[in-house]
Amino acid sequence: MTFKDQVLAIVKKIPKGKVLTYQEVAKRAGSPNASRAVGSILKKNFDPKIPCHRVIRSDGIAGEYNRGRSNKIKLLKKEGYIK
DNA sequence: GAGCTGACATGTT
DNA sequence: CAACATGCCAGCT
Repeated sequence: MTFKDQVLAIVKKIPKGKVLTYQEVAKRAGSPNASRAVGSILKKNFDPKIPCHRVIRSDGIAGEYNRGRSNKIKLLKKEGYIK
């Protein structure tokens, strides 16, 4: 099980109505400061089980889901996860 | 095996 | 307060 798999597993396990920051995911994966690695991994492992839009930055802003933020981010905003 | 790239974070200017 | 520059870690070529 590599860091990559850990990250993927963690993101996949994000329950509904919950979001994690890149730092949180990286932290759980075993590297608290591997925020960049987390994004890079999600990018290459684009699984439908991986809700990238549920993984946000420390700022509370969603990252770039699929090289361009999806409208789903807008839903997250409505949910109250993003400012 | 080494180097480059990247969907970020934090600090400083 | 906003923008720029540097550093971090892992993956890919």
